[in-house]
Amino acid sequence: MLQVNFIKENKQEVISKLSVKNFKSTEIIDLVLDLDEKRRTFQKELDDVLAESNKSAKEIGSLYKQGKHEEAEAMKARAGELRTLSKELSEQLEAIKMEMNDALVQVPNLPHSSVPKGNSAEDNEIVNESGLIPELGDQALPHWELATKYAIIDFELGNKVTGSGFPFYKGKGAKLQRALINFFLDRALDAGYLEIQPPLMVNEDSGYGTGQLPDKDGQMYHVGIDNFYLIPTAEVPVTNIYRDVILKAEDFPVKNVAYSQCFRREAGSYGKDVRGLNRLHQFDKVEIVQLQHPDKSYETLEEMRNHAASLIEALELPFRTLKLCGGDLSFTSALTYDFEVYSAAQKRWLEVSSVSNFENFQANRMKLRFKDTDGKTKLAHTLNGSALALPRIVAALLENNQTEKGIRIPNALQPYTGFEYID
RNA sequence: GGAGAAAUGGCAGAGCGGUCUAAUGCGGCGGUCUUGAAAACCGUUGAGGGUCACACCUCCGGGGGUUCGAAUCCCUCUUUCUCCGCCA
Repeated sequence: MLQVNFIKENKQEVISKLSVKNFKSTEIIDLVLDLDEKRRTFQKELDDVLAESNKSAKEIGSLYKQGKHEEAEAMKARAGELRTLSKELSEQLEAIKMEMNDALVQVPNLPHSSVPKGNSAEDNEIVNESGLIPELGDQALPHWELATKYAIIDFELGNKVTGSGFPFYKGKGAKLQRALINFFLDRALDAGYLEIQPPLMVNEDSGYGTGQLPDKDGQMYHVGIDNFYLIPTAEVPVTNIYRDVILKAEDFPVKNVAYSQCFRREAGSYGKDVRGLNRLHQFDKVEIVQLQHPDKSYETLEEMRNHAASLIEALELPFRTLKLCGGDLSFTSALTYDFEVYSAAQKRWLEVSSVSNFENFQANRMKLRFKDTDGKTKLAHTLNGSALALPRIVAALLENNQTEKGIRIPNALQPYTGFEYID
């Protein structure tokens, strides 16, 4: 969430930047500022009462010690009143704070100044397009048919055992999954990331920390009996490692990579978007997370962008890079690059990675801070990106690399699969 | 799942109703001394709110209660340790 003081000092800038995200903020910003003013008034009043209360308690103590019991007794009445008063005030203060927080968490992050205006995915800016789109001819099969033809992914079986969006991977299909995961992890280790294997369930605090709650409550699987959430991405447990942590300036950059399965309810999705591997409820992803000094986070964003791009290149897939427009930018992000690979039989672009700088938006909610070289405690910047999400990479690999001999495995991946063709 | 013990500042650890604005040690930072370093000595050492700056307020695992006054007493939750049970 945004910092109240920042909003207070930069009100017009905040409102106009939020309008790039098509978020009409005037009303809620006024509400936040008004509640903050109220908060300060009540805080002051409460502090004064507590100060007097502390003082009289001390006096009563010393009167008792001097044996002046009657005087002490006489003071108790007033002290009791102060106690009642302070209780009332602190209840009101809590209510105001909560109201302010409820308002504040509804305000999205400010977009970076380079974010293009726009309303939907149509308006995203294509910043790069590379790789050759293969000519497949008329007999080309979409990946869900290839999956059946080579018996490597079984969607029907998933439907039977769990439900739609939970496929089984079998034989070379399962091995391909493992190969991709290891390939992505190894590349991240080469780039200096520390590997983390996180829990797949998190508590409520962690959901709030990275902003999935309360914004995307219905998108996560909730384990009611223990009040845990299945993670929609490894970003959640990994970033929350640093919740309530104060780092040293020299700790930057913190670079973590985690492979995890991801669980998403994807309520409201339908049609061709969910066909085959295009959208699953459970999928595999390797996620990179960095914590960085505010002065360097945009350099780091470019570094992470290049890392993701290098993986797609190594897999020899045609892809394009998009800079998301204001309307398509997520709630928490200041700047996001999406990567889309071209899936040649479906003849469509599929998003396989999203690399974002959240600046201090997540850090503020999580109280993720660092002690700067000037001795002051400041909020860190958080960034993350997929590197990469598997299912759509697999979809594109299957479709683009189909040949008469089978599915050709890209050279870089062969040491990991141990085979050159799925046949 | 059952029984018992515990949770204090970066770490260790005292405090068990008012003098806690939390002892002491270690670590960190600054200084004296030294060619430099070590040792020794002196000083300093958390977070948040508030203020122009002070004052002041909050925080001893979380929440609630008793009391004029709680790190200290009571309730509750969480976590850790020991023992028992179950178990990959």
